[in-house]
Amino acid sequence: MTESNGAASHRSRLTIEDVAALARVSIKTVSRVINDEPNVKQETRDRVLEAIRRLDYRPSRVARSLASRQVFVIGLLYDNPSPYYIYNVQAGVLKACEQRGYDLLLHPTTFGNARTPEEIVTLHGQSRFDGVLLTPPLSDMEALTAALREQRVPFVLIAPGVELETDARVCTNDEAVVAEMTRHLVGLGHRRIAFVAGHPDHLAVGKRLAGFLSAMREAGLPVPAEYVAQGYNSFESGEAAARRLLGLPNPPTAIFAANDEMAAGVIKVARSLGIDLPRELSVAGFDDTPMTAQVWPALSSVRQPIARMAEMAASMLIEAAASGPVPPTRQLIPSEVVVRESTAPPARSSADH
Amino acid sequence: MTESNGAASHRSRLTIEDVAALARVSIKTVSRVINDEPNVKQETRDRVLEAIRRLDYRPSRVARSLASRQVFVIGLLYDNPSPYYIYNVQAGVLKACEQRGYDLLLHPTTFGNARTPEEIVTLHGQSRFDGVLLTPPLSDMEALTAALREQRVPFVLIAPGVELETDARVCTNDEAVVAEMTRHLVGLGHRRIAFVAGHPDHLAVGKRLAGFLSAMREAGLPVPAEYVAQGYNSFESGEAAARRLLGLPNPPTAIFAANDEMAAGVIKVARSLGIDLPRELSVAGFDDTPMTAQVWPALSSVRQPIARMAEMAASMLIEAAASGPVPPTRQLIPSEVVVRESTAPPARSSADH
DNA sequence: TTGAAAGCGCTAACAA
DNA sequence: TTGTTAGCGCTTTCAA
Repeated sequence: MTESNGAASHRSRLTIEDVAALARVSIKTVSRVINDEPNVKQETRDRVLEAIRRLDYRPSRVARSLASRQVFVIGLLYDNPSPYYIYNVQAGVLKACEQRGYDLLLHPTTFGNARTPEEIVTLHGQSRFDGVLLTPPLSDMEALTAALREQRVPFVLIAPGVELETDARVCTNDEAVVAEMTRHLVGLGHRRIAFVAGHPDHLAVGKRLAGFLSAMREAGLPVPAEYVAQGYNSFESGEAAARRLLGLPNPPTAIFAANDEMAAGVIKVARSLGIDLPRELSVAGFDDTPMTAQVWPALSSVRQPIARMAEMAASMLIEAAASGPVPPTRQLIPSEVVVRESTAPPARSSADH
Repeated sequence: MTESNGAASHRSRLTIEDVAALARVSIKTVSRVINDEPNVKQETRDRVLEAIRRLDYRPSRVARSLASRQVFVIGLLYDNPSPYYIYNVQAGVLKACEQRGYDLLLHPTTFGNARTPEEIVTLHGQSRFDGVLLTPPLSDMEALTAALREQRVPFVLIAPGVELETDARVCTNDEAVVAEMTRHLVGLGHRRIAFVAGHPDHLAVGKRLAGFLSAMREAGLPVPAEYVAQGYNSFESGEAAARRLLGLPNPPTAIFAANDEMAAGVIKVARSLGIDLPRELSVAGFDDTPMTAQVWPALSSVRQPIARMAEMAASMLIEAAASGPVPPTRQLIPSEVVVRESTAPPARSSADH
């Protein structure tokens, strides 16, 4: 003969009231315990905890969200780059979420899609997430960031190509580290160094070209126009670029590609042309994907702290989203050059040109 | 001078009441329109729709969930396999979710982790998802499936190694398609064919070995014990297996690896040993990852409909989760052999042994 | 075809 | 330190 309605015996959900009854306190006290609020006598707290344990009670997230006007979910917006990149971003975000009991909502989309801003604003309007993380190249989609600012949707940008002082963002030292890799090649004795640029929509990748050019200028080395090949981030575009570069009358002795996929394409083409790697051609990539170990010679690359950047961004968002817009701070997490076997001194005959 | 309280002007959330007021109907009628329920006069419906549009109203998912006892989220449990695999599973699940307004909750975990069942049951108890999808090898983690069955958490298994008639599941024809690839190799003239097995925790990958052995038996070809190398799904384990197999006094003329990563490792080692591919050695993989196009010679493989399987599983879960446990049906989505350049007739000298 | 009332299971604001 | 009362914004039930 319990005092609650008959439905209780029907396995209807266990609620905070059941816990309160068993612990002989009010539901507010149970709420205090659940949320680790102060001002609960230790003895009372223990009694409540014991009741929770005995009943195997799990507070409803949905009810909590409705009452608190927080959904404890952050959105992740991405445009289909490599599975490896997404995987690492997700891992970082999940790490930040896990610690705080947040969930992650995925939203793949397309860079150019004009409806994306509306979609995201709608998801937020429906209370499907508290704030959103934008990964490249979406972190540079102005129509989107403008809509988010206007509709007051909290957001943090990951590795934007263009930084605004008004936005919260997590960056890396792209330009500087590309310059460092370039100096590494120059230091090995290379003089004719070509670059395979990334997808033009991807502003952050554009910065990589800038870093390369400035380092070459500093080294006093010319970069003829035909030494900069436009790639599109894919393996195949790397192959195409390599065919062009290696077919030049005066081919480069080193090729630096703006990502590992394209660098792997370069390696494949070079080998198919019978070029002896790394003696006759050095190749460098960017991203430090597992691929670096799977090609021969093992690819020198730049290690980007993708997961850590994503974790940082998610933490910023979670901290802020509860209390309003995200403060427009800039966090920097540096990348580093990783030298492997694919970069070596040039063979005599081509180097002393 | 509106009739609502002053908070409305303070940008407090727009609610169903605002819509009802503007459309001059009750909130129940608005609810009917939102949920596409019948029994609303067309004229009334239009009036409500217009009010929704004018106000730019977006119903709160959280409130809807609390009232309807459905959260419109499905969970995806996975154990860190390849980014490529996960990416495709997610893509399939998202496709199914999108159409029905569901969201996806990610939950990476570890196969052996004894706390996983408790974690999942807790997430469900907190109403963080309606049901969950298990990917290999977790679809074969008995402690987990047992807990889900007992706690009545709706679930669907993707590609389990062992199938129970009691569970809802989406499978592919692993054994049959492996047998087909094996017959392809036999048909090319290979007699000495070795197999690199997958990770032992991964029961579904174990079935691949069975398919290979049965096809070899049918072809009347022996498979000496040393022709079956244990791999662990990684590129490096493929390299190790290849070193063993190719170092045998009587090495195979074809190596079939249980996934593409390992097959790529085999190719790398073979080339480093100066073996002429595919003339002196045929190699086949499984999964048809992008890697197949990035190695030379391009890798023959088995295309698994990962995304479609995941989409199917998610659809089953969504259809059922509203009304109870998922009916224990079995769905089959077949895989197919994809022949590329890495499989070719064996060179004379080794074939006629 | 439409609506009124009663929750869903919590937290917030305030009182004791 | 603890409790009471009102919601949060919807759906459900039942009545009209």
